[in-house]
Amino acid sequence: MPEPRWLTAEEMRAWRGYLGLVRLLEDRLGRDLQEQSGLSMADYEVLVRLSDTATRRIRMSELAQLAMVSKSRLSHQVSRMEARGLVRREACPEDGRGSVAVLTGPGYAALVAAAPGHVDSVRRHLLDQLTAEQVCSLGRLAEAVLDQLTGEGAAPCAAEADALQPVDE
Amino acid sequence: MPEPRWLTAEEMRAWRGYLGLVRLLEDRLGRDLQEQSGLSMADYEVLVRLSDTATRRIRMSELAQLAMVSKSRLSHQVSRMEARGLVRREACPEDGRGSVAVLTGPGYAALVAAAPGHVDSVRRHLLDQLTAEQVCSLGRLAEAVLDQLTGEGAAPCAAEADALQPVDE
DNA sequence: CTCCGTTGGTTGAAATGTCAAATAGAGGGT
DNA sequence: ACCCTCTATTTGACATTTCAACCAACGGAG
Repeated sequence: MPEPRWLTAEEMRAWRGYLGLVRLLEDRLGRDLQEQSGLSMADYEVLVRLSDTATRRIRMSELAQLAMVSKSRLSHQVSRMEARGLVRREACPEDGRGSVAVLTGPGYAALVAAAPGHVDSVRRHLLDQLTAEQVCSLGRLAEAVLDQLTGEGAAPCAAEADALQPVDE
Repeated sequence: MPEPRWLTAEEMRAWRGYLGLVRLLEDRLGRDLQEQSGLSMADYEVLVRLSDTATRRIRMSELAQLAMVSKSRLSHQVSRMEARGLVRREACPEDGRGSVAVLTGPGYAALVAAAPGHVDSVRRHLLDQLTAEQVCSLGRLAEAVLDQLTGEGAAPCAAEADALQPVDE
């Protein structure tokens, strides 16, 4: 094999930092959200996506793309949420194969209750730790990587960036 | 509840970007590594840590801290790797309770075989997509967040940054 | 209209990760 | 030595994710 270009000190620092950041942050945010609202990050994301639409319903496959998860994973996820009454499935009128996930009242209520705490958590652990320039830099940097990543053979997921935003109220 | 400070447009962009980046990148890197070498990211990390020491052995609890995973998770992980012959467990001489994970020959060989491809993958998908300044910025930004994150009630994991580096050969 | 190769979605089993015990040795009194 | 508590690690049950079928409906070609 051709001897690869190993990482420089700066690159190493960035890579290790990235890895650490991701693990700790994911853990912390998930934990905060869980104990404050009983929702997982995955639950939250589905609720946000649904609440963001006018009719509060999205086709399963579209939802999977938005959330960047496999169809299978989403299907299981929605089943669990359905069992808890947070969402409901309906048959798709236009396409006999399809089904749409619909946000229920309790689901919306759960999101409204969870949002402030979650935003606060994201702020405390991530955003407020950075300067305005760093926040800006993170945004641009992420977009650069995503552009290329979504271009080539997008894996189980698809295009589009991600979200996780509060209720639009 | 006190109306929280919602995210500004810039913050939102950074946060969404971060989320997307993490999902896609993790997926892509894991997939590359898996098909090139048959190792998961978790496998790779354990191998790297062990290979980084002079004696190629680390106490389980220390390894868990380095890798920032819970002891339970590490225990399961090591068991799986042990079954594949990548590592081996030994009783700890100094402490009757403890056990140490030891890198085996095949384990080392697997790492040596996987490293070039993995570094290349990290480069192609992440580092080479960024300017030198962005790489530098990512490193600093991650450290800023980690400093604070490891300070407060560190969750299942502990202190320290993470790695994932090639064999030191 | 029928055939057939996609597409949308689900399902079940296997792999992985989490959480709460359970086990066992260390260590400090008494 | 004996007891109590704390630490290191494993274990098993359970939740979540992945992977590979599977099923049914779409939609174009013949």
